Amino acid sequence: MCYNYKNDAASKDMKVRFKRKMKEEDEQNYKPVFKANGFSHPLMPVITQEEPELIQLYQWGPFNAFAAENERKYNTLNAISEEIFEKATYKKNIQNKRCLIPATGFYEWMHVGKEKYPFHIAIDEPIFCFAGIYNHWKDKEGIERKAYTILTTAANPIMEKIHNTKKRMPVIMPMVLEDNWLKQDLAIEEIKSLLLPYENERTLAFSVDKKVIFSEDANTPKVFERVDYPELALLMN
DNA sequence: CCAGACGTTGTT
DNA sequence: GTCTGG
DNA sequence: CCAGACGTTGTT
DNA sequence: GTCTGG
Repeated sequence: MCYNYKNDAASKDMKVRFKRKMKEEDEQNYKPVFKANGFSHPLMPVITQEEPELIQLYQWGPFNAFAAENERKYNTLNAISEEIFEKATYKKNIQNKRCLIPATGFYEWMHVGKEKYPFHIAIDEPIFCFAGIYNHWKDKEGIERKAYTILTTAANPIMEKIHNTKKRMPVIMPMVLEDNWLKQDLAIEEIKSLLLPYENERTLAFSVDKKVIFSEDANTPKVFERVDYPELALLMN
């Protein structure tokens, strides 16, 4: 779940929305993206617990050295929020390396028979955040890497219909709880209470064009244009 | 201890 | 009721 | 998470 | 490299 998302917000709009600054270098390197694919490890904006006054670029990629060397086998693009406190890879980070991951939408596929239909999902805020955790580690060359992973949870009813094979969804932090998520030294139960499926009535989804999203360069505004499939009409009621 | 795991839900 | 192995 | 376990070293 | 299940 959640290997493709959108953050097409301009840096100035993110700065206003989150009341935070960006380092000049990050602002220059930042590009709005209509479809970021986790498997190509893009640099994307995040807000970390350790430097909450900044919007910084982190890599959606291997979470540590071991994951980097075993990428085919170990995928750390998402982490199961229900198990985050028990997993060796994440348990130390969930306490004080949480982050917000700004987004304007994400993509998921509905499976119907042998066909797959892509959907764009957003919420009732134009810019929102996934809940994530991050890690700083050194690669073989001794270069510091800054990685993040998106936390997932059970699907809400709309997402159960769309992501009907796995019934999972990314944890979307309600706007009023964003600052809570970044608070230092939260108790485990307080952290768990923030890791919930997003409110169904505030989840907005529609199908998009198969051809565009499967094309060589899906990073175009057309990728999130609504396209209805008559054969899905009954399923979407 | 110590061998074996370490990750999630795609294949566009 | 609470812990933990799967 | 959540179904299933939850105990230690006698013999009376 | 580090954690943990058996």
